[in-house]
Amino acid sequence: MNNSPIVDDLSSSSLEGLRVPLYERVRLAIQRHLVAHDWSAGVPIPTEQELAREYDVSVGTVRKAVECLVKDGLLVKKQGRGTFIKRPDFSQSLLRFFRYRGATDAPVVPTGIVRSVETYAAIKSINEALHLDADAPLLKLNRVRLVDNTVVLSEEIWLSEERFAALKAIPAKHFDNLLYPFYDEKCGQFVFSADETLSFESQLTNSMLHAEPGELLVKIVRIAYDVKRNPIEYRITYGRPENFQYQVKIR
Amino acid sequence: MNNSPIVDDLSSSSLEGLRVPLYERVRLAIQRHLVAHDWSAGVPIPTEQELAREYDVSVGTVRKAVECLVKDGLLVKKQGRGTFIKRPDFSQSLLRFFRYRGATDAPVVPTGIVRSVETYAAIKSINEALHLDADAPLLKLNRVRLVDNTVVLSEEIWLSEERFAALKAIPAKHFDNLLYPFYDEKCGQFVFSADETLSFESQLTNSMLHAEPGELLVKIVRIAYDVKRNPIEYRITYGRPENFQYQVKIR
DNA sequence: TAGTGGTCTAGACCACGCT
DNA sequence: GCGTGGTCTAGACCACTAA
Repeated sequence: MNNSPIVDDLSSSSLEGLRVPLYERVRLAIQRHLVAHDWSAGVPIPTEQELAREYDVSVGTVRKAVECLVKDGLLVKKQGRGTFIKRPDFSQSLLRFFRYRGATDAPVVPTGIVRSVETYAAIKSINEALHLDADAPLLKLNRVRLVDNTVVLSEEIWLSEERFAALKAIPAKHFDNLLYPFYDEKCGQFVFSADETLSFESQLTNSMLHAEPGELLVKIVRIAYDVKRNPIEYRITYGRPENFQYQVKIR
Repeated sequence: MNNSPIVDDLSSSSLEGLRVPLYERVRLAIQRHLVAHDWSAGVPIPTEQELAREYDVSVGTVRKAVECLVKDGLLVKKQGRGTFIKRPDFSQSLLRFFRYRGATDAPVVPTGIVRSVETYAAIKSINEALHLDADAPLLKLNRVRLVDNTVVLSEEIWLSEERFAALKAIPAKHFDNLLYPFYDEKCGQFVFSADETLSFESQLTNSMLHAEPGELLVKIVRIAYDVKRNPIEYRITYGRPENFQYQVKIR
């Protein structure tokens, strides 16, 4: 059972007095519990009846709110069991689109290894992309990704030094293969969606990939967002085009 | 006003007696009107009240059915005006992901020109991808796509000869820039979603792109589906990597 | 068997767009 | 003002899950 008390009323400083649908306010109240980790995974969140009593609204209104959160991927309902928080398995969502054909010719997801973690002064374009103050310091991760023990992707990852301060205390060797669950665990930063733009560059030296100027490299720029649509990660990935594969479902 | 009579009862040959939610049956009934073009664009479909009376269900059930169709992108609701069928503007959906940097460096969508339309005997891999009978004949379109009057993409498009028979009577010159609305108009085939896989190939001669073996080309394989998830188009696109750009929103 | 979410009803009132 | 969809309620019964 989840014992965390529900202490919300539905007022919210910025919503006070505005015409915001009830179910929307309920949705925000529930979402607040989710981002605060009030409820733990594996245990159902309070039932629709309980939430309805708690917030003093009808069950239908709670249902509408919960449906929104299910659509957003934050909750899952299981008939007869309850409603659960969803910690999406990242290996299937964001990384699903990224493939290399390995030795067996079957598409595989490259392993990720962080090589270094460094603090940087603000960089105009990146601070803007991350919606940070113009002088906010940054954290840069260098990361390589391997298939069959060969480096196929080289990544430069930029983060807010403030939000990801916890990473500075962690040796590069101790970073997990998957970064997003790691961000969530260590820094409470939860990647929820991302935009990617794929293109090509040839005027580049990349020691990780053993690439010389003139060689064509795949370049992927990703901006990753949290649930509230704030950008939290800016990532530039370079890859060798051989055996590269990128899959998308449209709509 | 839309005068098309509603003649459905909610029974459906394959659903008879099964446990199918009411709203789902209502959804199918409405969808049948949509695919039959019973209702015209620009005019609201019958109101939720009318549909509820017609199918003898409550308004809430109709709302649930309509919501599903809105989520699927087949209908749009406009508060105070009514609910309308949605002919999505393709220029924003499927093609949004495909860009080239033009002369001005701004991303542009390449213009499409069909060069030829030919009938082919069945080809095992393609017939399988399109879920066609092993001996069903095919239609092949050759199409190029231009930016600043230069060919940047070369496309091979495979269709069911039977479903797209109407295209055979149309000279290549008369094909529209956008193919999907054209399919819908001429053949009643409505592209609703697609899967794409992007990779690279270098052992290829392509006269349209003036490419020699050894040059690296971008290769995109797309399978496009209709509303019912039947594959209706198999497309292989080759492009020159210079200035190529591919954008994706994940989640 | 008890409790969950899933479906469905029959109302009410509100906000918006048109005329 | 009138009709549309938008929100909200307070019930009912069903289907599934777990103890």
